[in-house]
Amino acid sequence: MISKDKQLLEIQRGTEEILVEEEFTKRFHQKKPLKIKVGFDPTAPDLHLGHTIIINKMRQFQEFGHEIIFLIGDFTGMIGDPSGVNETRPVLTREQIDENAATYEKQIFKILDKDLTRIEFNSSWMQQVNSSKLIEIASKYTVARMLERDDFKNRFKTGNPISIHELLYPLVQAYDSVALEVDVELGGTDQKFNLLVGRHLQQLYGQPPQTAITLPLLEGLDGVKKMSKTANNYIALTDSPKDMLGKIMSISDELMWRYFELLSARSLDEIGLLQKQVKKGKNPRDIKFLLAEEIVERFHGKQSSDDAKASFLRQFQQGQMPEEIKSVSINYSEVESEPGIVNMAKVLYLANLVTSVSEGHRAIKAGSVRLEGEKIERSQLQMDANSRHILSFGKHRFAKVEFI
RNA sequence: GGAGGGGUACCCAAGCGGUCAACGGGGGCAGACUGUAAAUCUGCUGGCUUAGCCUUCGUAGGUUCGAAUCCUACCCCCUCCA
Repeated sequence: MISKDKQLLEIQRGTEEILVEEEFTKRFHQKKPLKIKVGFDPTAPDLHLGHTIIINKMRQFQEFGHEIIFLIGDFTGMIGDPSGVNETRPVLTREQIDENAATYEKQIFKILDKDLTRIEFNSSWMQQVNSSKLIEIASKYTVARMLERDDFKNRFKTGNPISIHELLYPLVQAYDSVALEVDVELGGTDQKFNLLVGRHLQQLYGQPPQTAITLPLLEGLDGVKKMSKTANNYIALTDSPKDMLGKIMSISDELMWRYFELLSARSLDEIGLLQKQVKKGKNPRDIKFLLAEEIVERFHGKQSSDDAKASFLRQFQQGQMPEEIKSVSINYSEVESEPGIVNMAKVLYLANLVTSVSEGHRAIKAGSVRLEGEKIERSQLQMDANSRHILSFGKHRFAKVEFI
């Protein structure tokens, strides 16, 4: 086991802020293992790379012998975290939450040690909180302070609605810290306010205030918005090796360095060297491959990573068709418009290459549909029943179509 | 409780009786150029049996040959006053 001081450096690495750092250092040097809480909203059952930043940090604590509490905010999920959102979130049903929470549990143990992880649901104590208790909790914070938050402030200013229950969210989350008597809470930078309310509330309930550690938020594939399922700019841990590699290869060069910094196991020195190589004229794409391969390998293993790269090169550098194309059987009678004539727009739709027949028509007009590699110009084509064809829309979507 | 403003397609936002499937911007998809990068340029962006038809402008009715546009009721949001 490495020394406490070395451990501390590891913990600090990659964090945005530690509030309050001095306090934390003292606490960290005590013998007693720390209780670390991390809350997850059960809204996005697909964990993505953005989540791994925080989960990796949890793992680190775990390795140093501390108690990790993976808190599933099933109760708060019914409120919807207003953080960083400019509109009210939809309220989840009990069934949705249960389903999502179960999926969460399955995924976190790709990174965390199952035996050392304590899982809690905040409904287990929040259900016991009656109205008078809730009002008591609510009395411990003022509206003015609540409205200091940027997201609330903006919504208030611009006239977007803020529901009363949203004001309760930070308080409930803070109360979780009270209920569990935690020493440290981890969260993204957008959680800073909530984490600080936790400190405040713990003090009022006679507990030592938790240390709040914030971690940077990972930008999504677009490089602008934070990675999230709702923005559809994420790389899920469950993505196939090929998708994962492809998604990483499609990020911008600028964003690549951010990903290196936050996701790669490489040292900062090493990353600096790579940057130098690019400045000297090395193709950034090749550096991006290093990143992509490292990440795919982490979640799928070396073999899958190599395969994914090989197939990527075949498809995009040599312009060959992908070797695995999904097959679709289509009833000939369903797409036959006149005897022997097939409506290709409908075929595209049935093959799941486009989301509506109309889109199929548009795609054909725009000239982005190919049949056996040849561009097609019109929707009505003469085609035989019981034949097989390779159809593509754009560079990414392929289907083997069989008429039956 | 009172007065006023507002709800338009994924988002923002025009339109205020026909020429509106609805200007413009963002986002998205596709094409060109590439390194499946960025930037840039181009096209598309409700549905369908696609040179035609059908359904959309908070909800439900009404006026009219004709409504996103006018009227009535209802729902929701915001601002100011109490």
